[in-house]
Amino acid sequence: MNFTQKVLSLTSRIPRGKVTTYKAIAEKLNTRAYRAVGTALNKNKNGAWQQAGKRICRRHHAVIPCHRVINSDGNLGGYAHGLKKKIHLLREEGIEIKDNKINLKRYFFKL
DNA sequence: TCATTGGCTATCA
DNA sequence: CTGATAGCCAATG
Repeated sequence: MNFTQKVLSLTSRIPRGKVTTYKAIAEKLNTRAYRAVGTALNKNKNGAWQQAGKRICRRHHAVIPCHRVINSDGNLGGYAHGLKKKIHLLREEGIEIKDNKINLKRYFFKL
């Protein structure tokens, strides 16, 4: 299992309504490659999500919920499909977003 | 294989 | 708040 796969694996475990950070994932993998975590998630847009099949996509069930991964300071960070999409998805899960920021104390999911 | 570049970052000045 | 820098991986040449 390479680095990217580990990242995606951990990300897929984040439950609905919770979020985690790039840093947390990196630490879980015993490394400081937070940037590489973002790179890994970005690749996912051309990988698991699309290859998982159109059915799954139509049902609004992303295989790898990369929208639940944010910056360690509460900022949203980025999103391959557009930041607005990320905001929308998170709000659908009941996560409040004010000024493009999330209350980590409240929604953080410890891996 | 090596060098370079860029990314959904973190941290410090 | 804005750099600058540290830092790791993957894509590219």
